[in-house]
Amino acid sequence: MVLNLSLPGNVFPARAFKFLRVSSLLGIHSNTCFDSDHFFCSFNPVTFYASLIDNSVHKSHLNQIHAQLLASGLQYSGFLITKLVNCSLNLAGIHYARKLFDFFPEPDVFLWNAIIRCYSRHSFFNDALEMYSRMQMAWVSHDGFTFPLVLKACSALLALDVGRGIHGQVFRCGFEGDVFVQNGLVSFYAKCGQIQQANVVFDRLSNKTIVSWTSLISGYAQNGEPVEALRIFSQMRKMNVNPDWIALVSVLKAYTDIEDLEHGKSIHGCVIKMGLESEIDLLISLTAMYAKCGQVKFARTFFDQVDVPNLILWNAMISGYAKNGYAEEALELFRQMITQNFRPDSITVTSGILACAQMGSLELARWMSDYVSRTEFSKDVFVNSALIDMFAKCGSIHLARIIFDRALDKDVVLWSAMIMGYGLHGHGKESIDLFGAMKQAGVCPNDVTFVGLLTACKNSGLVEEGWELFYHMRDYGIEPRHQHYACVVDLLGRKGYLDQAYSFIRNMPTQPGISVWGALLSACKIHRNVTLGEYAAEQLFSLDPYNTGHYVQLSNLYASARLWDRVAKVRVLMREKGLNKDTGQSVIEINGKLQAFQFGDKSHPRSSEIYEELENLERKLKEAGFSPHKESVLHDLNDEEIEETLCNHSERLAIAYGLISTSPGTTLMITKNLRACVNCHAATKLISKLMNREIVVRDTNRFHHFKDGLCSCGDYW
DNA sequence: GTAGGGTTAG
Repeated sequence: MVLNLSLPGNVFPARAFKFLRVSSLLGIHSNTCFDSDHFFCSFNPVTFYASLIDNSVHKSHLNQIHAQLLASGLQYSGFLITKLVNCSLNLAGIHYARKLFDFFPEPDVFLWNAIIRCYSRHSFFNDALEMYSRMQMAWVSHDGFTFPLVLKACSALLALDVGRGIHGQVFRCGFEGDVFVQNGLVSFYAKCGQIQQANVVFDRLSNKTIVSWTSLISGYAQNGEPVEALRIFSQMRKMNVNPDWIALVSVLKAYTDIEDLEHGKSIHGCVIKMGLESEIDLLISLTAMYAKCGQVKFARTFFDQVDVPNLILWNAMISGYAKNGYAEEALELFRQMITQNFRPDSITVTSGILACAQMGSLELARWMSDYVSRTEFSKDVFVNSALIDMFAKCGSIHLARIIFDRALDKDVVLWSAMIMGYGLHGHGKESIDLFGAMKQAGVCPNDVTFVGLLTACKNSGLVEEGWELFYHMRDYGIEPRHQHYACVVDLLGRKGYLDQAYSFIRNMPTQPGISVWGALLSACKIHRNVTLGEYAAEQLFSLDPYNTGHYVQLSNLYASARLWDRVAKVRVLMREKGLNKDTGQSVIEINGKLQAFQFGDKSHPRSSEIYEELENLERKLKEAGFSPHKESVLHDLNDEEIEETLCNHSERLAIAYGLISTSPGTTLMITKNLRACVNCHAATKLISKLMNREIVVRDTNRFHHFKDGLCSCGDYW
């Protein structure tokens, strides 16, 4: 402030001094140049302090201003106190605002609104509602500003009943025509999943604004109905309502959810046309959209455009990487964020944990878990569910259980993660027992809980239990989905009940999908049922023509039945479609370092030692009377085909490397990208006994714990 | 002084 102030000793000297002191204290910036005489003659303290508050640069100045108010006897100016309350920005600010409020004798509606807004803005929604009910008890009647604030709190808390009550008040108080209030109602109902009701309010609105439309669109988008959201959007366009940037954000989310890259790109075009491409919030949406649709590298270009990414942008990129299998990139970014001293939130941490789970490294999993235990996230139910899943997928069901037992807040997702974890490791009984405990605890199962249970049953060969659970689903009002049907087919098929599995498929109320036919084909391979297997394969080829796995399965089925000409035909078919078999790969973790091996791999520096150990192993196996299941390989096949049909030697290489790189007795942890084959499975069992080692193998479906010549899967996989 | 958005787990 530039003061042209030659202090006139005769005019309000005390105020003049105060003015000087306060303004210099606060470093006020103002373009106003005061003429001293004029200023002091027309001095209005309320206007003066109001301008002081508005122009206050640092929020800490507010305390000082309040002190001045007290000194000037202005502490009862509702106008000024309301202004102060509105300025509270952080947690300390809220406490301070509340003190100001409590100190004020009879707050008017403006001050009540201010304190409610203050709580609502900082996500203290319960406090916001509490203040609203106290406002009513104080007989202060609400105005048009009160309702949107309170409705926002109800939306955030999903407090449906409270919100309905407020809707009643809105009606009684004649705010039917207030577009702000009505938009608040649309948004409230939509967020609470009451889409019908949101529609009713929306339809009654005489002048719908872009906010009204966006409230409804985002309501559908957030409630898992992206298609409906997009329908409303196109309706809006037909009415010639132009979207603004928030509307585009909602529409991008909808396209992201249905992974419709093409239409997502067209919205990107709109963004560019409207000149909004450097808007940070749209960059976040575009990052998320391209990342979720698999265009991770392109998504990264948006992320890189922002010099200082905010938390949500970090999260969008990290979770985008993690979800698409770019675990290393996700963790790299996570580490980068931490080293830059940027505080992650539970969403970031959850995505990081997901990445660790994909890496399959127990060492890394331990690092992540240690990190979490040092933070407040160790109480977060999302984080704990992810940790349980991570430890289960990294081979330690024991550590998963420790997290589970420690978690105070156990919701259905957390229970399901543990149930699924047991299932993956073939602990079917533990899985079912845990389900009992979950019911005891009063937690209601959902569809995913049953996927976990059925997975557990199929991995442990518990046919009757699985069957019974499948029929119990409906008792909980859960309609079986494809995954459940596929589990049952797997359950029956693996035990050799192929006819029952097939008739089960025929009686399904919905069209059987890829996973169902896949389960049948795989069962046919195990039990060498060529006719049914061919039928299942046909269905698969028409539903999912470019998936290599199905062709390999059929080829393996033919090979197991020694139908070499048909094996060759499948080869031709694959070549025609330009498909290559996925290369088998086994990864072993030694001292926290992951080492990958492929069939016939000689790239490792210790390759000669590894092959020496391999020969040593083969000799010991032979001495122990192990005969490879070679009868199905025989003639006609080249080396590659032998590998594919019978055994993927990468697993054996990883074991050999593990044996020479660790001290006796150390458990070996191996992850494969294909299913365990019969031959390797039998060999690994025996190796565990001969070498006195525990060997844990994670294949694409489950875990095998080999110990003393036996496997935890009981030879069901 | 009021309303709409983007990022997480099984």
